[in-house]
Formats: sequence, C-alpha cells, structure tokens
Amino acid sequence: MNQKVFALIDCNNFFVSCERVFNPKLENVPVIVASNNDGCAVARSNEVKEIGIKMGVPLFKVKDLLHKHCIKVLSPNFALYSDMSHRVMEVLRTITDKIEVYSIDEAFLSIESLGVEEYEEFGRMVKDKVFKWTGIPVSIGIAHTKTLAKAASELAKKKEGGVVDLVTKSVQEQDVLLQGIPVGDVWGIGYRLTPFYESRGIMTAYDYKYADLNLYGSKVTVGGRRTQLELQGISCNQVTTTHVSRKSIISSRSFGKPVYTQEELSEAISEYIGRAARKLRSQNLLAGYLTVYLTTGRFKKARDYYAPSTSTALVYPTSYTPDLVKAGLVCLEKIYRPGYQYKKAGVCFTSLQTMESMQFRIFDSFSFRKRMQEEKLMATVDKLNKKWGQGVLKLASEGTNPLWQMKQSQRSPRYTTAWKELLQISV
DNA sequence: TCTGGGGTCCTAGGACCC
DNA sequence: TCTGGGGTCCTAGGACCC
Repeated sequence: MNQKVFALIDCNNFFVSCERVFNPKLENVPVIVASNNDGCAVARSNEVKEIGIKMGVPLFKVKDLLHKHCIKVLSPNFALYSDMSHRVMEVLRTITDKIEVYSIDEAFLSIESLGVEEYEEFGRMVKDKVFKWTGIPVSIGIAHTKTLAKAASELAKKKEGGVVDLVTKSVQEQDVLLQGIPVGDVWGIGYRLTPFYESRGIMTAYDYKYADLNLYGSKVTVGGRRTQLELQGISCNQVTTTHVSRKSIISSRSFGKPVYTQEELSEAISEYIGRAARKLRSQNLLAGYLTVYLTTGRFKKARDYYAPSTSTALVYPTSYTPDLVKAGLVCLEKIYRPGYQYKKAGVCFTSLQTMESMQFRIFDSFSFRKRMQEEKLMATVDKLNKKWGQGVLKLASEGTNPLWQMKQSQRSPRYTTAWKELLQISV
C-alpha cells in the first residue's frame, strides 16, 4: 500500500510578512503586529523573537523593550491578512487540489500521489513559488503523519532552506530530531498539560512518543492517544479537502475602556449581532440558537469578577438582524448586573443550518411572505453597506460613535481590499 | 492604568426514560 | 417509600488550535 505523505506549508511570521509585502521599510527592523485594542503581540518578526518577546505577551509589560529596540508596533489589519491568505492558498492549489486550509497561515497538502522523488527539492520548489507569486516566505515540513509534518515545519523554521523532510529519514534520525522538541511544542499538547507531563519526566516529543500513557488515566484523552500514534508514524488524521460547514459563528470584542451601563452594553451587543448576522448571510446560513456573554476580564479579583452567559433558542432559525438583536437584548437583560466593570462582550450563533435545509415550521403564506421580505431587506442593507462602506446603514440600537469601541491606532491601509487605500507609489 | 478573537472537539455529569 | 442498571440526550466546561 502506498504510504501517506503530508506536507505542511506554514507562513513565516504571517501577519508581519503581509505588512512587509506592502511596506518595505519594515524589512530588517523589529516588527510586532498587536491584537485588537493593541493589547498583545500576536505576530513577531524574527528580530523581535531574538529580543525575547514571547507570543501573546501583553505589550504594556514589554514597554521598555519596545522603546529600547525601536520596535515598530502595528494594529492588526485582518482584511489584508485574509486576502493575502487566499492568494497563498491559490498558489498551493496550482500544485495539488488535495489541500486542507488549516488556518489563515497554514495548509496541509496530501502529496503521496504526485510522484515526487526528492521531497526536500519538492519543498523548495513550493517555497520558491509561493514567495515569487505572493511575497510571503513559508516553511515546509514533510512526513508520514500530520503531527510529524507539523513538527518538521517547526524545525524547518530554524533551518537554512526552510524545508525539513522526515520521510526519507530513519526512525533513529527522527528520534534525534524529536529529542530537540519540547513536549509543549507538540501539536495537540497545550499549556495546561505541559506542566503535568514535565513533572513526570516527559520533557520532549521523543519522551512522549515512547511514554506509557496508561499511567495517566483520564488525563490522556483520545486526542492524546492519537498524538502519540502520529509521532510513532501511524497516521490518524487525514487531509480533509471537502469544505465542512462551520458549527458556530462568534463575534466578540474587548472594549477600549471599561463599560458600566446596560445601555452601552446593548449597543455593543447589537453591533456584534449585526456583524455575526452579516457573516451568517454571506454564507447562506441561519442561526437556531443565540448565546450572549459578558466578562469583567480574567484578571479581576474574585469579588470583582463576573462572567455570565445565557442562551436562547430562536423562534425559528433566522439571519434577520432585527429579530436576532431583539433576542440578544432579552438575553443581556437577564445577565446584566450593575456595579461591575465590563471589559468584553460577545455573541455566538449555533445550531446553524442552510437556507435550503430550513424547514418551515409554519406553512401559512403570511409567514412565508414575511420571511421573503426580511431576506430581501437584509440583502439590500448588505449591498448598500458593501458599496458605501460598513456602517452606512445600521440599527439605531447600535448607537453612533460609541466610546467603548476598541483602540486601533496603528492599522496599515487595506491595500488589497479597499479602493481608497490602494498602495501609492511616487516616482 | 494597560492581557485578542474565532474556532473545534471531548468529557463529565445531570435529567430523564424504561 | 425505597430500590438497580442501562441507555440517551443535553449542557457546561476544559483543553486544544491558530
């Protein structure tokens, strides 16, 4: 039987690389792309990694380093990253259609049927093509399982050439490499379980590969077992090329400043529902279930911490913003308590279904006609907003220019998705 | 003072039924 | 009022990913 071969293509410092494509001044200088509200570092250039600033670190904690090393901090520009991601994936599709887009900056290719003889050379070919066509540098790991391909791509980031092939390596050679990977860097082993394993002497991917997991009872889930098998070269995860429809749509934001009143929270919830409902409609989906949640922030003392949530089933599955907002505000009413400093709120749609599979519970012509009208109205609103800019048309409940809106002081232009922000070159 | 946002999957435990 | 075992369904919460 033909053994499987996976290639993981992983964009290097993706958000930073996207910014650099359009702003060469950012080359060779330390660059951070921050999270929303300019809160944490979510992407770092190699220069920043060398300085020792970790992924996800809150920027206020490294203020001195930012200053000392003249680190350029950018607010995130997701419209740009998402568009660049599509371009990278399109290049990969010219190589094979057996591709699984795993995240905004990663894709698995299933390549055993491509007739590749030299995997490392193949990897370099892919890497060069992506760079030439998009300007984005990538690292590539090639192996018999997804978990090993992930590990290989991690190794590739630090290696000259940016490609690591484990397929042509012996088990002994693989084990040597696995000894160099901390257990917490293994795909599927997160920050919660890392201390648990380390305290039991399992320090590296190699240790985990040969550990007796039966010793740890229910701490080890089926996922943990699969991870071990995959490290041993037994493939448990396939490349899923078919598009699986998503199961939830979330919209949430931290506030630019603490929020106290129900009125402000109502505006925020209304806006988030509006955003999530647009997402629903753009994918031809209806929501059957709605959850609203609030939080004062995880770093509050127990007495000041309050993080309620509540859900409600919609009368019928819908993507009609006014009905969703109505239901959302009822939820908010239930969980709001005065006296807390709210830092974040969010909404989540679940029980998603397609328009086509929608069963009309009420068959009378009135409700059918009403639904058609709602759909038409929403389509018109979406069209106008798309044409004239998001927010031209919105519900009164969303408020105007609210104070709670997040900070985004350093966002770059949306070079590829907004005509007004096209890159300009002076000669 | 200042700590992101959007997802998935798994498990334990409660409610309910026979 | 007390009693057992087995099954399903649902939800909350944990853990993980990027």
